[in-house]
Amino acid sequence: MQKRVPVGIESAHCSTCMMGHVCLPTGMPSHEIEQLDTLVKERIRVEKGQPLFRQGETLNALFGLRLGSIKTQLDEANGQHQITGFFLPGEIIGLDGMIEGEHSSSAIAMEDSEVCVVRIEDIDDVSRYVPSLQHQVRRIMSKEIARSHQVLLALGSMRSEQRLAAFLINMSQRLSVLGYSSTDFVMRMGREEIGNYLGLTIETVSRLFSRFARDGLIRVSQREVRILDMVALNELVGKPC
Amino acid sequence: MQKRVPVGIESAHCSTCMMGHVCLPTGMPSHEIEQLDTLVKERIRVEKGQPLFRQGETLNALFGLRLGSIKTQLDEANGQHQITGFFLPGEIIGLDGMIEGEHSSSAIAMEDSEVCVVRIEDIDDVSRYVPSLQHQVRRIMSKEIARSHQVLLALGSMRSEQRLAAFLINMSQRLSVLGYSSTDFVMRMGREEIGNYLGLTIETVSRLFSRFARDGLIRVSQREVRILDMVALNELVGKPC
DNA sequence: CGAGAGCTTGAGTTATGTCAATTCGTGTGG
DNA sequence: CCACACGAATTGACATAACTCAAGCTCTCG
Repeated sequence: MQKRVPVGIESAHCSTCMMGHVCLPTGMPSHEIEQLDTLVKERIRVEKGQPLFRQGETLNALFGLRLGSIKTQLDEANGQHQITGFFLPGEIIGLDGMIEGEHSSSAIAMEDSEVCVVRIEDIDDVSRYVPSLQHQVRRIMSKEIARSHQVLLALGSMRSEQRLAAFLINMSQRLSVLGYSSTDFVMRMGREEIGNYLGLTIETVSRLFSRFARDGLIRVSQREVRILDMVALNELVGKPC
Repeated sequence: MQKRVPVGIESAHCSTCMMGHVCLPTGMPSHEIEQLDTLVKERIRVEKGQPLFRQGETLNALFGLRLGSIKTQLDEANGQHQITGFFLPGEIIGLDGMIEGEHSSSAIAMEDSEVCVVRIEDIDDVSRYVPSLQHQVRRIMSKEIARSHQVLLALGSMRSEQRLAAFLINMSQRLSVLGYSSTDFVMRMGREEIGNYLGLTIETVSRLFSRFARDGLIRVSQREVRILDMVALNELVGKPC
C-alpha cells in the first residue's frame, strides 16, 4: 500500500467543501469562492507517520488540510528535530519555504490525513481574475507569522506550566472553531511531541499534566483531555510571577 | 522635535536606491524594478527608542528599512514583552498583522532609522502590471516564516551557549550581506535585548560573552564584537551533546 | 567631575533536565 | 481469549543549567 496516495477528485470544489468556512476561502464572498473551484485539481491521502513533504524537497504547492492532523518540523543534521507546528483541518501547510522553491521544513501526518493540493502557479493564474485570492494568501501567511511569534513568546518568556497551559488553551480554541468541544478533546500528539514543541522534556510534560489534574484544572487520561477550569488556565498564562 | 517624521522623497525610487539589491526588489529584472518606482511615496524617519508602529494600530503599509535598525516585539498585558526580531537595512517590517488590518507586534527603532513606506493597496495596484511583485511579497513573507521557525528551533532545542553562538553567526551573516565585515561589528542591541530575544537573562548573556572571550572564540567590548573562531562557533551550534 | 545606565561577576537557589525503575495500554500471536 | 511484548506514560531521586539577588565596575553624557 502506498503511503502518499492521490484520491478521487469528485467533490474537490472549494465552493462545496465542508471546510470552506475555516480554510483558504474564509471570508470570501460566495461568488468568488466558486471561482476557486479550478484551484484544487488534486487531493492526497497521507498515512499516519508518513511525510506529506520533506525538508529540502522542491516546492510548488500549498496544502489545505482536509482531514486528519499534521505536524511540521525542522530536521537538523544531527538527527534531532524541532516541531514548529501542529495543523488541524482547514489550516494551510507549506507556507514557509516559498523562498527558493524548496521546503524549509518537513510535514508529517500524525494520523491518516487528506490534503487538497493548491499549486502555486494556479494561485497566480486564478488571482488574475480573482484579485482577493492574493489577499487571502497574504492573510494566511501573515497569520502563520503571527502564530509562530506567539510560540516564540511562549518559548522565550514562559515557564513550563505556562507553556503547557497556553498550549491547551490554543488547542481548545482551534478545536472549538472546527465544531468540536472546547473542553473535551483528544490530543493527536504524544507527550514527546508536545515536549519537543514546547521546548520541554517528556518527563516535565507528564508531570505537568499530572499536576494540572491534581490541582483540578483538567482531567487527563493518555491523550484525552477534559478542561475543568479554563479560567485558572488563563490566569496561569496571563499573570506570570 | 518630532519622533516620527516624514522626510523628503527626492530619491525614493527603488530603481536608484542603494539598498535595492537586498530589499524588496531583490532578484527582479531591472525593467520591472523601474515599475516599482511609484510604490514608495513616502519615507519616515524614526528616532532612537521611538516606535514605528505599535501593536494594535491599524495596518495599511509595509516598511522597508533603509537606514538604522529596528526591533519588533510582542507586548503583553502585564508590561512584559518578547522581542521577535532585529531588523537591518534592506529588511521588510510589518509582515505579521496583515491579518485583520492590525499590527500584531510593535516596531521600535534601536537607533535613528529611516524606512520606506509601501502601502498595501499600492502593492495591489502595481502588481496588476508587475505580476512578479506578488512573488516578491510572498517570498519575503515566506522568508519571515522560515526565519521565525529558526528562532523557534533555537529557543526550543538549544542550550544557552548555542543560542548565543547562533545569534552571533546570524548577525555576522546578515551584516556581511550588507557589505560590512562578517567578523568585526557593533551590535545595535544591548545585553537585555539579546537576552529577551534568546529567552535568557541579562546575566547569562553577559557571562556567555565573557566565556566565549575567555575561550578565544570572540573578542568583545561592550557592543563591539570581533569573531575570532567562526569554526568553533559553528561547531557549538551544530553538534550538541 | 558626577550620576546613571549598562554591564560584569559572584554566591546561592530553583526549575527543569537526566537517569532509572515501574506502570499502563495496545496490539499480536499462540 | 489470554499472555506476552512493546511503546508510551508516569513517577521518583538526583544533577545541573540557568535564574535571582546583590555588589561592584565602566562607560557615556551632561
